[in-house]
Amino acid sequence: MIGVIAGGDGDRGTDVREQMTRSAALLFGERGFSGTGLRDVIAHSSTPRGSIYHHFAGGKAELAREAVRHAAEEVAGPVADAARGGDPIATLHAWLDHWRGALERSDFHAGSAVLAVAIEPEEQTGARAAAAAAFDGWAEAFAATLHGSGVKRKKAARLATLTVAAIEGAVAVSRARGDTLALDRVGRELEAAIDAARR
Amino acid sequence: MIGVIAGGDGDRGTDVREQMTRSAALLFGERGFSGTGLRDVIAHSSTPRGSIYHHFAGGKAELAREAVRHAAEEVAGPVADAARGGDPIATLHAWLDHWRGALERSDFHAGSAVLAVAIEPEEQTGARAAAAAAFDGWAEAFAATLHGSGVKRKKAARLATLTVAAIEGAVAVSRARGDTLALDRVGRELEAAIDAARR
DNA sequence: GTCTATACGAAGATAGAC
DNA sequence: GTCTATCTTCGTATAGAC
Repeated sequence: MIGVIAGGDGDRGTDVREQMTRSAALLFGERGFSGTGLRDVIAHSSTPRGSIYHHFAGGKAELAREAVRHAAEEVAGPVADAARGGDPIATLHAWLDHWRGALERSDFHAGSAVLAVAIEPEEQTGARAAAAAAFDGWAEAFAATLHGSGVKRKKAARLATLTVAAIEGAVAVSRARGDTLALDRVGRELEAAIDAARR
Repeated sequence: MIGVIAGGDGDRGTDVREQMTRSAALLFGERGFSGTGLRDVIAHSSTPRGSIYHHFAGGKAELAREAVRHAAEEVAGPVADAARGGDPIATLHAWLDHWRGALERSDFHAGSAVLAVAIEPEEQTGARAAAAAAFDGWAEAFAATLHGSGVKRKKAARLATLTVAAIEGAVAVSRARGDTLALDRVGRELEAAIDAARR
């Protein structure tokens, strides 16, 4: 459920902190920020119970910021890979496929940790800025790809913001419905909008 | 904060139940489902503490279903009014204005109760079907308006789903950023997509 | 770094008086 | 219909031993 067991060589920080962050991102996406307890994160990550405040001295808020950054990168990574080809439609599909896969693999339990944190008050999450940065980062990266393929700068910025908002919304709708209809429809219409912007 | 003090003549059910539902919808939107306690709802609605299980025998889950229905209608009402004119662009703007107003009036604390319930597990909310019905209801109503203005049926359905997903997503992004940039950009691009679909 | 124990408040829900 | 009191579980967070 967690995915890869770290293993990489470039990992900074302890494995424990990394595992806690991964689990928190997954669980916040599935159950929401307030709906996820620190006990849940510890149990899911199979990490030592006594050490969570050692690794996250800032408590749940620090964990939330880290989880949002992690979730943001989990989307941005595959999208950036696809964007290297320079084709915004292919990039869009990599993005959609990421979520379609996550939803189907999890029997429609998966969700966006960034969105989950964004809809709860800053006083509780302490991670509003991290959520805003995640949304902005996705949009700016996609806007650059759009611009590189011939879309004017301001149009590209608007279209990229539409894409971020629509995909985040479509994941929630798909989850509520228990099918990928919303994600599929949104993908098709975003594709049409991008095509229209390029001519 | 609550809005109107009921007062209407067509109200079914007690005023107390109605007030509790209103406050729950508002608070779920602001703080999320798990982030909102029954105590919060009672305090915000200034209703009798001892009677919440009298009015909502099904507990928090029943309150969630009712709050989602209420929140859905709160959007659908103004949108339906605007749709009577037959112009999908004007209808879109009524929808956007609803959220822009709610965000600005609340200093960017407002949020969608439907989305908030949709992203938490059915086992906790007991209101997944209500959330899906709300999303579908919005989309079908807007698709009908699009179709009435010359957009082909299937295209209208896709475009309406894009609109629902993008607006719900944009409200969350706007909230995280503390400005209406996302909502404004999304509105402008949806407008362009609708214009393109009509010719 | 990790442990157990625990503080302290709040969660949802129920019982029974009025 | 509404009250108060309470049950039980859980939340985050901390202290101090190891």
